Amino acid sequence: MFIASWNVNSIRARLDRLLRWLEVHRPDVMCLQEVKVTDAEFPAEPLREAGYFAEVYGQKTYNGVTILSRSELTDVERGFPGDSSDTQARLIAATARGVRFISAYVPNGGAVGSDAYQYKLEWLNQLRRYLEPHRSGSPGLVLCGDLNIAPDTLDVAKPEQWEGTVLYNQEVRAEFAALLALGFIDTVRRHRPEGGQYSWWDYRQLSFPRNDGLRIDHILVAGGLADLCTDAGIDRDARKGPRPSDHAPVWAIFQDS
DNA sequence: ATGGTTGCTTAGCAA
Repeated sequence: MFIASWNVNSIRARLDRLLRWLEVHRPDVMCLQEVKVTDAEFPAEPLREAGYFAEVYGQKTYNGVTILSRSELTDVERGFPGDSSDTQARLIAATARGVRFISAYVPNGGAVGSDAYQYKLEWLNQLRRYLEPHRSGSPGLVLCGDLNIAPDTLDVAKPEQWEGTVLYNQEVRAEFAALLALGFIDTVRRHRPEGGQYSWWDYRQLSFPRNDGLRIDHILVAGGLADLCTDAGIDRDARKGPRPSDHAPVWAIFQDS
């Protein structure tokens, strides 16, 4: 099984790139974030023609998360169960091939100390509570997405410049560590322990050509599936060329059990 | 120095 996760920063602006990536890599399951369309505007037809079922939790202008799968998706959940107060479409879960997949777009947080940052911390706390009862499920649980956290100094090209920002500070690193403490493994960390693998580069200040990046997009796996992960990485090439997303896809491979 | 770029929507927000 080959899976991937990509913050596409608008699925309408990125549809050609997405279809090309699906055609070349043919992931069995792909989680998307920041699709930035309502369910009605979601381009289900070209994706169906490309061989993918799609489950969408859409929103106009902002956010929006999706799970694509070559096999059928069942038991779809949108948002945190029982939370009617959160109007932002940032979480969708579905089952494919007997595995529970979650596509998450964690709030960026704006600036440390802002209301947006408080919302980020509360959202991460809610995510942790949501994951707790699922974590040891068989055969496994996969949390994919833009978690907006760089977990380690190895995941930041210029750690001294980024220390203390919403993407890289002690508080959010502790939140990431708390996710791992639930029993998740960080697939890219496990298979690329040397670091220097980034998934996001700011559009500004020539960040990409300077490789001033951070690894903030992740595939975390819990349960029996974790031991079946044979490789994982980030497709930096997908950030190249005209009109890229500011994020690159993260991928992981699992031995079929 | 609080800049710069992109997307959505069309002046301003979010990232």
